[in-house]
Amino acid sequence: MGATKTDSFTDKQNELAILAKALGHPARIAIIEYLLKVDACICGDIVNELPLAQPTVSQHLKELKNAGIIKGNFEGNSICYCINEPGFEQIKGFFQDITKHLDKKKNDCC
Amino acid sequence: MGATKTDSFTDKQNELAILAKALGHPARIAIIEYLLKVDACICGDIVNELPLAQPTVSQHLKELKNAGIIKGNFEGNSICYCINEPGFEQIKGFFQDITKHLDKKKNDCC
DNA sequence: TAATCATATTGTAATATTGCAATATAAATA
DNA sequence: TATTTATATTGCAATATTACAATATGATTA
Repeated sequence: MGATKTDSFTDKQNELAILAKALGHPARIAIIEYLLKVDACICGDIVNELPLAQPTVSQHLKELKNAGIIKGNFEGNSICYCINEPGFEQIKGFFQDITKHLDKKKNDCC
Repeated sequence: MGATKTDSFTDKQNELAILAKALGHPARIAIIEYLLKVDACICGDIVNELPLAQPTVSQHLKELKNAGIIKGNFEGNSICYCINEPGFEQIKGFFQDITKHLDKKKNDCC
């Protein structure tokens, strides 16, 4: 035991969990916020923006990329990172569902 | 080492990460989806809905509660669980920011 | 109050994550 | 082609998460 019982859940549930999990670390939130702040693709200076060593940042970027939340392409000497729109569609939909539900129903029964 | 360097990030970043992390497991996604599906507070039958043992479900419910995503109150012999609206405000705002940004700027530079 | 039902806690094994030094790789430039 | 610059990978130690059996707790009912 110890590993998540992925097989016991639906693909959609697992995919949503992977997306949420990828955002479940302050460094990865910081990366997303930075990408939003500079309002552009960022070529190279992400490591300098974070209070972590280069291999650690590289690992976090890899996780965000694997989850489909960001994308990165080689751009000359460095890599150009930005938010990967399609990757957000699902998780966005999940939160919209919840929001819609909460707006519709004032479920203050507990 | 091995622990998340919480001190190196802002409170907001840490809070968002805690919320996302709480959703970063398929069982916890399943719990939220179930609460939405039944469109009401649920008193007692969450354990039966999940393919996990009772202590494991209890642990997942505790994590969702600690993150402020659900709330639960004693209701007679069982506990009444439902989604905790305020807990969603922050994470909803985060996703709205991203959505707004992506709508505004077609950042297809990479 | 004893038995029952619902949920929480504890303890523990298996596995995953985090962080970084050291090192590797790969492109750009001298 | 040697050097520099940017990023990735490897290996490892510290820590966290996941899952569940066993047990505890706490309310309800017999």
